[in-house]
Amino acid sequence: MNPIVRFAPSPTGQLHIGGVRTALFNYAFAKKFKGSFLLRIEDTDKERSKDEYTEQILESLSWLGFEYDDEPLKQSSRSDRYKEVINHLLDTGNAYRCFASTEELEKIKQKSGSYLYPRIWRDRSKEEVDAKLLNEDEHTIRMRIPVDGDISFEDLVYGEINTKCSEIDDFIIARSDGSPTYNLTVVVDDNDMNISHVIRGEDHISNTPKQMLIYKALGWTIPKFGHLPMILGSDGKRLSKRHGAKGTSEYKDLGYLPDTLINYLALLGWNPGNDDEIFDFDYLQENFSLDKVNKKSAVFDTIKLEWVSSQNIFKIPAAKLVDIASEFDPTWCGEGHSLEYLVKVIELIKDRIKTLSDIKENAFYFFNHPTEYDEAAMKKCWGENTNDILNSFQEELSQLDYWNSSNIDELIDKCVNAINVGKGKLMQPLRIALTGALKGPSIPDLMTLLGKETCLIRFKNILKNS
RNA sequence: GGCCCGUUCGUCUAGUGGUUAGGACUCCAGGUUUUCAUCCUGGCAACAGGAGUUCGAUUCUCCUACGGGCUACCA
Repeated sequence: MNPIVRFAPSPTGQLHIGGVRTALFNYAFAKKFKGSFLLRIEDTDKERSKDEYTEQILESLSWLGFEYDDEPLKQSSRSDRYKEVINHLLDTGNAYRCFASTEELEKIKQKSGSYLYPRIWRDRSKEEVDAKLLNEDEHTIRMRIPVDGDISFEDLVYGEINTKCSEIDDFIIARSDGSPTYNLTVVVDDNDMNISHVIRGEDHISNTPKQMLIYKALGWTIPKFGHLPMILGSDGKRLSKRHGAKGTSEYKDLGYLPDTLINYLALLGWNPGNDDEIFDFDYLQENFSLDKVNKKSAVFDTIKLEWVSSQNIFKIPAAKLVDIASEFDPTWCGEGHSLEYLVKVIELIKDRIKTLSDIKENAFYFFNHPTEYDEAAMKKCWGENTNDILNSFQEELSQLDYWNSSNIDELIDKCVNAINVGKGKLMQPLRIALTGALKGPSIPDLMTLLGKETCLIRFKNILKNS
């Protein structure tokens, strides 16, 4: 049987990193076993849910490359269905109305010290309840949890998990305004969507027995459950805003590729069973398996993310990277340069780049004359005779007929030998003149690409200034 | 407080009843390079603690500690 899984974010914020990982494992699981991946928007919290977040989440998901097999299901459009199920639960005695107020319950709790609902409305007479109802008193609806027995399931990741019914609260399935709560909607939807495997965060482990009780009360088939370890911040606490960027769109803006995020996140709590660390979405989909998922929560490490990013970017052919860079930031290359030139620029800087946002900075001097010269570098490399050295080199250079890397290289050697100084005495100032700083690609390659005219202008500029 | 889950280098992880406990990131040293980056070589660095089972436990069991989750008219 082909599995049907779902990703069910609540639109109370943009898609966060933990959500991406949950979606990712669901997706990979579905693809691996030729199943379906569905989407559900859990917007029963009217206070915090916003349509703009739904839009953002959908956008992020599509940016990452997730395709869902059916229209996303919005919980807000299913009130009637929930009501129907709640009434059924009421009719069958599996749920009951509770007219206790929050304040009243709080008082009891303080007195008794017990965290469980005291079940004060669990066994009231029909007359009493009807009277309240007739009076239109506010009330919630609670599940009638069995007093004895226990409920257990085989978690696809964590193994057997056992819970005593006596530990489970008569939890609320409908609020006083009649709206259903999470534990109810999730069961109804998973059932109606024919979900076969519920793969979600570990924070839902203790919700699972509650939900199973609803399935049982309704006589529905219980799906398989698999819980995923949490992702933590560097301080070991659950990943949150405090730990810096957390939303998917922020990572996009930072210059990470979808594949990078997917690659890194996949490695958080899962491994392919070999030493492969850099792989794409397809690889994950072919090799994913829930039993290689860890039980231990993992710390999100930006440094390693950056490494994965640099590896991924390096893999991309230069011509394609030009497109990607332009889409990320059209201003990275100025205007009016040939595609051929851009490709060569990217080729020269590709291995010095961690994220897409590094490109512009690293490519600056390919499109502009240096606007300033690194002070420390000047101090370090600009000696008494540097102007003379540079002058004589530029004279030779202007005579050079065939402008290519090896000729320039030869000329540099020739020049250095003629005046009998170390190669660095020429190379370093050359680099400062051309780029404004002391790092970057090979000088001959750089000069070849920049062209004779540009190089001569830049030499003139720096000689004028020093 | 109660219940549940977890604990291998700083971080992500592999692994087995007997291993020099392996890899990756970071960091350090060396090589390559005019420089930076890449790359190559090497190095630092871990089985939370205590009992028990066993000829032998990092591996199995229990306890403790620590961390996380749930305990909402949030999801």
